[in-house]
Formats: sequence, structure tokens, C-alpha cells
Amino acid sequence: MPKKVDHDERRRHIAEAVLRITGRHGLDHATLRDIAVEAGISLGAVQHYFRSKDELLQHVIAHTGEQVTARIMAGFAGLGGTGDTGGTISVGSFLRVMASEMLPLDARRRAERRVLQAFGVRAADAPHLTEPLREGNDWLHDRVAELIGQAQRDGELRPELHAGHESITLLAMIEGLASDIMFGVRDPGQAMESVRYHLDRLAAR
Amino acid sequence: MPKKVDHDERRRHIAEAVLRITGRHGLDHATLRDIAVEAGISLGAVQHYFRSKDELLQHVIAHTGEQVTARIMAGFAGLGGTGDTGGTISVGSFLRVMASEMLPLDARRRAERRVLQAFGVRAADAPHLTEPLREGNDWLHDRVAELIGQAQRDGELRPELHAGHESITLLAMIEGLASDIMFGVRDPGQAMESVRYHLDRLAAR
DNA sequence: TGTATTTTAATACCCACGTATGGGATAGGG
DNA sequence: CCCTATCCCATACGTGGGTATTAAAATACA
Repeated sequence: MPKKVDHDERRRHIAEAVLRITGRHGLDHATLRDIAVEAGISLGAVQHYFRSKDELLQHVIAHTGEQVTARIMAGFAGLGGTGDTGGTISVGSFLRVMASEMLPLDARRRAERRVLQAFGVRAADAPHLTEPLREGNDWLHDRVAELIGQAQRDGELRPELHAGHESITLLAMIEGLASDIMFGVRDPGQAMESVRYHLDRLAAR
Repeated sequence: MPKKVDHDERRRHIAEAVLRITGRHGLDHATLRDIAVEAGISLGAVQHYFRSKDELLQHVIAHTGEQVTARIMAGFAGLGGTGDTGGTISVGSFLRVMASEMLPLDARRRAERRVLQAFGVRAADAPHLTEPLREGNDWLHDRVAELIGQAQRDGELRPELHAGHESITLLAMIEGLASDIMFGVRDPGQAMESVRYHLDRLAAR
């Protein structure tokens, strides 16, 4: 048998290269040749692990979504597990952390956000590319809604709130603030302050 | 002197063609040749009115921004002019209308939103393209904040709100909902319902 | 050590894009 | 009527992109 390499690892390595290029120059400028150079391999090697660019992009978007989701899930886990009230931090401060994970506050998250935005633009034309992201989005929404409901029962958030709508509102707001930051009309500090303000307004008196 | 053509009109015509193509297939697929066909002219004619594609895109983004802003400004004008309380509709319902103007609820607004998103992605690389949009954004934010303050004084909105933050929150939320709709995770009806819910939560008891 | 098979590299292909060019059509002013 | 500047078109060029092809290198197992 011949040389055996970990395909998944290689694909991750290539996806990370795409992420770095995108962070610097945008996804449009991520050509297969540039990707190869950034990954330190040849064009042929890239082709070996991805049959087409479309397949590569599909992997990149899935990988990026997983990265973001994983960080948030880690936060959920740290909150106290399967829904009991044993968490050590408040729901409000957790949601603030969640927001900071989603907003483009550093180079890494800026690159991720750029990938996500770029695929958002292509979503209408190529729905198959973004399917995994839609799942992640639904999952996140449900979890946030659950969390809000639980915090209401615990007396941390106002009882008259509609958990489902508040979840949509909060996540949409974070998404919008992320766009604002990328666009250059809002700086990260202002964005986080707005999140803090919004969450304070949801807190029980 | 030779034939005289209204340049501005022609450029608008071409920009509208780009808008239609973008609405159907995305800005990436708006090639100069396709644009010429869609506008019913030749490639040479397009080149005659725009020296380069970059110049064309700059015009398209400015044109699109103006279209959106114009519709919202018309709404502000109808509200009662320079800030007096003579408006005939409530601030709440006006903000709802504003949201419906900004959300991609029909083909026209979907196309506009696609253009805006596409340029948002390029903003980091080509800030000069999006400069006019940033102005419009600042203007809109200030106006909404003013409006909220005024509505508080009129007793329509809760007095404890921070007008500036609420303006940021509301506009970010609308932007996020727009992204959700384009992405396919939210339908227009849900989005408008969330806007309505959010605005209700701002209303005085 | 041989060998089969994966991995890597080099390079050729073809197409679509933005741009450049040259000429022809059009029409207002002398 | 003609001339000149504008407008428009057809077509050519060069580049860069994804893809395809081919062969060399590397390596685990017999």
C-alpha cells in the first residue's frame, strides 16, 4: 500500500488557507493557485483533495460554520449542561459572550465573517452551498429561545417577553451589527455597547 | 455639433439593467456583455458611458443607495416635515413602513439588497465604492434617533429608552432580518412580524 | 527489493472576462 | 450641403481563471 495521508486534516489545512486569504483580500480573490501557495502545496495537490472549486467552497463554508458554532456550543456547555439551573453565570452575560463570539472583533472573526457574508451573497444562486449553515442557524435560534424562556422562569428576564421573537430580534441585531462593523460604519466597541444595552432592557427590573 | 444624448439618463438606464441582472443571478454574473444585452445596447455603448467597470460599479452602488434613501426620505417628508408634531401617522407605524422599505419583500427590493450586500462584501477592499452608502447610513441613523426622541416627548414611546441605542438596535435588526430573508432562514412575513413585535415593546404602556 | 497505488507536481487547454481599437452611423451648426 | 464631434458597434487582444492530462515521486506491504 502507498503513502497514506489524513484527508480530513489536509482538507482542513486547505480550508484554513482559504480563510486567511479571504480575511485579507476577500473570497473573490481566493483563486485555486493562490490557495495552493497559501497552503504551501501545489495546484495539483489542491485538485487532488477537491474535485472542483465548488466542492472546495462547500467544504470551506461548512468548516467555517462549524468553527463558529463550536465556539458558541462550548459556551452553552459551560453554562451548565442540559437545561438545569446549575449554571454558574447568568443568561444575560452568556448572551453577551455569544454576541462577542459572533461579532468580527479580531482578525480571525473578521475572516470568518467575510466568508459567511460572501456565501450569503451567493446563497440565492447556490442554495446547496449554504444548507449546512441554515441548520446551524436554526439550532442556534432554538437554543437561544430556550435559554430566554428558562431565564424568564428563573426571574432573570422580564416575564412578558416572547422568547421566540426575542431570539430572532437578538440574533438579527447581532448579524446587523456585524455587517455594520464590516462596512465600517460602526466600531466593535460601539457594537458591544449596543448589545449590552439591548440585553439590559430585557432584564427583569 | 453632433448628436446630443442625456448622459445621466443613459447611465441610469444601464444601472437599472445591472440591478435587474443582479436580482436574477447576482452581481458576480453581471458581466459587461450581459449588461449591454440587458440594457438593449452594445458593449461599445456601455464602454462609451463608463470608462471602466469599476466606474460603472461605483455608479450602480450610488444609484441603488439613492433609490432606497429616496423612498425612505419620501416617508420622512410625509411624516410632517421639519420636526414639528404635525404628522398624521404615528412614529411607530412610520418605522414599520421604513422597515418594509428596507427589507427585501419583493423582486425590486431583493435586487437592491443583493447589490448592497455584494458591495458590503467588497467594502473592505474597495472603501471608495461604498463611501456614499456610509453617508446615507449616518443620515438615516440620525433621523431615526431624532424621531425616537420626539416620540418620547410626545408620549408615544417609553421615556426610559436611549434614543441613540434604540436607533442602532432597530436598524441593525432590520439589516439582520434582511440578511436572514436573503439567506432563506426567514420569510418576509416572519420578519415583519418581528419588527412589529420589537416596535410594540418600545411603545409606552 | 519490488510493486502497486496514492500523492504530488508541472503544464497544457479552453473559455470568459475587461479592455483596446478602428471604423461607421448620426445629427447639429456653418 | 457638408463638416465635425459625438455616439455606437463589431471585433480583436491579452490575461487569468478552473479544469484536464501526464508523469514523476513517495511509501506501505509482499
